[in-house]
Amino acid sequence: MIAKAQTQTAAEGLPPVAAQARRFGKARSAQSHARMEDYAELISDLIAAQGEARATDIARRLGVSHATTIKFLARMKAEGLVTSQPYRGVFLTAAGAALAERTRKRHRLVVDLLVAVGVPQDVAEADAEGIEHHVSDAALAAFARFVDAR
Amino acid sequence: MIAKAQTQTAAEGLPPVAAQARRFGKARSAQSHARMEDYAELISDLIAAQGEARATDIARRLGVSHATTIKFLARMKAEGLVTSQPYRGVFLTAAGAALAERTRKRHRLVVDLLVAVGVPQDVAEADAEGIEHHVSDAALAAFARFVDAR
DNA sequence: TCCAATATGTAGCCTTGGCTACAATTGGCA
DNA sequence: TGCCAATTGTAGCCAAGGCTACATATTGGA
Ligand SMILES: [Mn+2]
Ligand SMILES: [Mn+2]
Ligand SMILES: [Mn+2]
Ligand SMILES: [Mn+2]
Repeated sequence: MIAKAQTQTAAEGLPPVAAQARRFGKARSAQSHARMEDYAELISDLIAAQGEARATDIARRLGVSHATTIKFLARMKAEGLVTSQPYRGVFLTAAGAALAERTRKRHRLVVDLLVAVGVPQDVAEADAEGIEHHVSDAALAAFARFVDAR
Repeated sequence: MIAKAQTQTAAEGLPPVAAQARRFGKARSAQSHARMEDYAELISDLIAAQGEARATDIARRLGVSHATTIKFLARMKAEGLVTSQPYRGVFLTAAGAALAERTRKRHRLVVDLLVAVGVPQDVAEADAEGIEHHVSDAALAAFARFVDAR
């Protein structure tokens, strides 16, 4: 064992260390963006559907407590994605709206791809909520080609 | 506004609150299992490829510090997924090996599906590392059908 | 044989994202 | 018009999963 031995025995079907570490790291960081993306998308959906996005509605739809939502909204505000006057609902900034739009498009395309390969609609909707945050632009482009060309 | 108004204006293309909350919750909990799955799979891969899985190797391949890995391994030990003698590497229990096997199969199938719909191999490998944890059994079954039938 | 490099383990810190409990503010309607 | 129910906000707790720094143990080789 020890470094030298490792280098000798390595590569037995395993990917190179650096490449594998990069992959795992990317998956971890995707996760950290996931919440931001879900909030942006949901806020945008709520405004479109009901004219406003209030903290309690967001919390209810995410299935978390309103305290959790309010704290998270403060972070989004700090990052310039949303604005809000107290007791007046939440609004997306240009950056927030752009994030929402990208996220919504990706969400839809992921659902479409899943359905296209035979996943039942409701399962696709459920799984997409997690999968979407890990689909790269390159994969997304392939999804679009596949869904269109059929 | 207030509850009544919400109920009235709701459902404008939005999914029912309970269903949406369930989806988001599922995505959150999938994330919390992700690390456990990755560790189990990686430990199994390392043992297969090099005869042993040592904490530092695991850490290197995950791209985290060895302290993080050692702490996580303690949790896996507590949950009965691995055993270890100090300085002797990590071993999977029957439960751990079963988790590794399930996870590996799913990982492979996700990569195969991605490639089958036109995602480049290396992109597929990278994205699968995150996607895999959010693919339900029902979706997996569809993936298998799709990949086979071509 | 024994020591230096490597691996393992421990301590203490941080951020994220959950939660409950309590406080303060609004605004619909009795 | 004023009250009360809903919403919003605050405080303080927790666990997970990162990190660095330091301490201890092992072991291949000189
Ligand atoms: Mn999502
Ligand atoms: Mn989504
Ligand atoms: Mn993974
Ligand atoms: Mn994997």
